[in-house]
Amino acid sequence: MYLCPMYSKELLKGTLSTIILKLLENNEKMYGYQITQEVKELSDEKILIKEGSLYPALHKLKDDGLIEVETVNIGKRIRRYYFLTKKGTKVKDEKISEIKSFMNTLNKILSFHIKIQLT
Amino acid sequence: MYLCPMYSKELLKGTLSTIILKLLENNEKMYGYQITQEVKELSDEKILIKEGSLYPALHKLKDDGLIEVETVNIGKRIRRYYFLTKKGTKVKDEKISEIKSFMNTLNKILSFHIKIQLT
DNA sequence: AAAGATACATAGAATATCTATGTATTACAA
DNA sequence: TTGTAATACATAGATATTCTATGTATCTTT
Repeated sequence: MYLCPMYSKELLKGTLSTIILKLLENNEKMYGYQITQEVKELSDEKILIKEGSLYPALHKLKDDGLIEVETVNIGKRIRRYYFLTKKGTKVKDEKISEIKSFMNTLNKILSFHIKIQLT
Repeated sequence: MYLCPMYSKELLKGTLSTIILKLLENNEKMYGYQITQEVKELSDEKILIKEGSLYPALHKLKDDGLIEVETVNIGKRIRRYYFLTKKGTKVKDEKISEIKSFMNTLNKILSFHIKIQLT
């Protein structure tokens, strides 16, 4: 599994945990593998989250009290469902606002033109 | 000087060098301090680039052949003007496209709602 | 005379993600 | 039935970028 065949690796930094929190808002509870597939589909295959990125991120969100976990046995295989805590819901909203504001600012800078037409 | 009083530190990652390249497109040649002030103004004080971030970034862009430098003496103080190389111009356009595409994808994910109304 | 702004620079810390690897089950096709 | 791909978890160590902190020095303004 590869990350971001289209996007530089650094771009996702600072946004991965927010993406995870957002998906949990929409889906109420999800397990790790499901999250990778959902992001893959929503991003049109442009964001491919690797296990080495996802699981540490999930564990950190858990440690920070933003999500809770529920372990379920599916046959002989385990599955860990994650869902938002109250704190997680709050932080999610804040992080989304922050990213959107940042994107607006960035878009403004990257679209800025000084093109003086001398006629 | 502080970075991003409003934005988490990780958000800027992967975008700083593109911001610098973009400013050089608009201004043709700029020196370091000038870049920090321009970004500050364009971002409405929301992105404050620190020297410890800026100068290493400039040196790396130089090493990668994306910008060239011209040293000028202003009184007894030196000033280093940077400007885009041909390669830098190309890479700048690619990076801007990449970021904008990423922002579109991210915006889609972060705005996605499943809200089924049962009437 | 002092403080703040201008202007460069670098060493080392912090942090998030990636690469690579590991284990194991289930489904499917040859 | 055998092998491959997909499912599903996990972690150790590498990588890369930015930050913190510090340093030097000039110029401007109070």
